[in-house]
Amino acid sequence: MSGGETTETFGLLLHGTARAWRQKLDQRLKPMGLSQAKWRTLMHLSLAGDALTQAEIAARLGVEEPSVVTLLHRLEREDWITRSNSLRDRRCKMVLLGRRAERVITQINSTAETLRHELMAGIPISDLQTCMKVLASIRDRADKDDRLRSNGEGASARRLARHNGQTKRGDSNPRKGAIRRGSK
Amino acid sequence: MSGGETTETFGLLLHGTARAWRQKLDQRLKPMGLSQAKWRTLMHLSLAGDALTQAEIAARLGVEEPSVVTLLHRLEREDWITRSNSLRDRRCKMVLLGRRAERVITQINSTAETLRHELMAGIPISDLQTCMKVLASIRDRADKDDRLRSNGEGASARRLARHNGQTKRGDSNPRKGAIRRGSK
DNA sequence: TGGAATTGGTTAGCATACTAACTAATTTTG
DNA sequence: CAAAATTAGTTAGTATGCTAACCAATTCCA
Repeated sequence: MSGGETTETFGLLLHGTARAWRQKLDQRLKPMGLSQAKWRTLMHLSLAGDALTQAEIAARLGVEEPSVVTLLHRLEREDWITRSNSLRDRRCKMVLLGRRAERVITQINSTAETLRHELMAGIPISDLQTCMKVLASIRDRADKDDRLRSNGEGASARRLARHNGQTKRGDSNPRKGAIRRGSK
Repeated sequence: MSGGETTETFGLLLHGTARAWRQKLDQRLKPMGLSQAKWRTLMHLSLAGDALTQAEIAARLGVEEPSVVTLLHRLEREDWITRSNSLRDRRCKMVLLGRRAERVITQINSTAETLRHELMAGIPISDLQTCMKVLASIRDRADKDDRLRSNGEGASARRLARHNGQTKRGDSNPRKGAIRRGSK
């Protein structure tokens, strides 16, 4: 009502842009048998240069663990990755790139980079930097947990709340922590 | 390799921001029984102030028609909307807001607007405008069809390709057109 | 005007991601 | 050390979105 036109369509624009980008990349990766979700997983494995646990992958992708489970199932079924039990911690499964992935990972990265350049060509660097700064600050704010504001307690409040409950998680604060990234 | 840090994580940032925003809004709308996809549909119906066809809704939401079908099914099942056959064009179904929706639509909009303000508070207007300009230009570029570059033919090439085929669509260029928005 | 093309809607099948709830293993703590 | 809590992974069920393939109604045009 009072804000103005600037704020009116920001969310729409943000989501539309993200979707358009994702679809374009998917479309170009499809001939190689990959989608963006799959490519991003392989990319992070490649960047790590080492086997990762599923939880680590979830954290790097910024998604929840159950999403990673099915994603890795698909990747394994199609022979992009291998999963094996860790020797040190029997809870963990170590994920590593299969031969097939290693062979095409550079191609894939260059496809993504080409698209990046195409989409951002001609846009002044300083505008891009401003844009990234804005996005990062919005993301960090949206990532924050609402409950950690509005009372000065913070984490301790949560710890107390847990004390009267059962072992189950499920009121409204389960298994967070996968989705944190750069924000410290 | 040659670009620089600026382009390195733009895609990641873009998607992460969009996801964080969506999740935060979903979390706040949930107590009212709505998700963002549902809310956006109701919002567009409300903005239109009139019944819309499913194709119109798809266009406004920027999604494909089959996605709208199930979305509207869910909305109808939960009594947010009503669908009825058009009298003028028997192919069409007219969609309009149900009582339940009309009652809470303002609340919903204000929740979304509150979040918008929270997420963008303190960011200079000029930075926001720059950001939106950048996003819009990226989106428009990503929205463009690859095949319409690289030869001067454009749509006519498509029309010819169609001529030798059957009535079916399905090689790789089916039913586009729902997903266009402001870009003329 | 009558067949061809287009348009609106649907179904089927899949991909991606979520939350809730669970098991198994490890770490913390009283 | 043993109970309690945490962590890694999983399954079940749902939401959202996509493409391919279709039907029915309408519009185009030769």
